[in-house]
Amino acid sequence: MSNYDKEHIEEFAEVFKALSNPNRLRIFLSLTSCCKPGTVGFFDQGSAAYIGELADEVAVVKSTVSHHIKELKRVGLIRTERQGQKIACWVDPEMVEALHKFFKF
Amino acid sequence: MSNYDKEHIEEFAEVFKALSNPNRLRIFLSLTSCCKPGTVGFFDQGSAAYIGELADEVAVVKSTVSHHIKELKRVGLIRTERQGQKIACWVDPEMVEALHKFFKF
DNA sequence: CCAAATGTTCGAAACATGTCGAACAACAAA
DNA sequence: TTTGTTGTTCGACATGTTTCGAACATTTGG
Repeated sequence: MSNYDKEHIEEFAEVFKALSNPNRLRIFLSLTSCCKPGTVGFFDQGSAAYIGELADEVAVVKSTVSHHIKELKRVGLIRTERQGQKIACWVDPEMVEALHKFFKF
Repeated sequence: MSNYDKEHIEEFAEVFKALSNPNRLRIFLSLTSCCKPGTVGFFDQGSAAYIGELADEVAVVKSTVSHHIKELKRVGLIRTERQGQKIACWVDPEMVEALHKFFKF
């Protein structure tokens, strides 16, 4: 864990808070499993990359999922893009890498 | 991120919750910087490994630090041991390693 | 334009969290 | 035993979080 990280304690704390809710963590993990790092190939595998599908998967109403997605996006864990009626979601690999480094002793 | 991790979503969520409070994260990082991984050499460097010192460093009263330490310990991020009047605290390197792997794409 | 599908915003209720100070407990030294 | 140091527990208050359902907004297709 570098000194660089220590200058960004507040931001990391917010990222961890985003991952501290089980449903939000499930959503995040769903997105990691359907997205290849560095790509936007989230729709190749027919996985839960859209709000409605995530709602079914996590068993929470879509308004709640929308709220969670907004939070995951706010802290930089995921990115989104409108595709017609739907909103595609994918994990930001740079943030995952930053977290990977954060826990590197 | 492995399937093994997915079976422990609730536990990881609790660990992230423990790190989601800026003061608790500061305490955790203080401990990482004064402890060598896998050792109990926390007192070699005269760092903030005791409750009172952590309280000064983080600028929070000791009762609050005690509360935070209890929580960090509960989720497995740190370990503690009484040494006379004081309570020594150090990071559990296995948990850090688990988190490191968690964010390994 | 109208209807269907999808996602967002809002308000509310239940619940959890962070922090403090005071009182208490454990230990060491004299 | 008494005193000082260190840490814990408790009660309280303010604030924040999670979730839902209803109403609204956006886009596509007919």
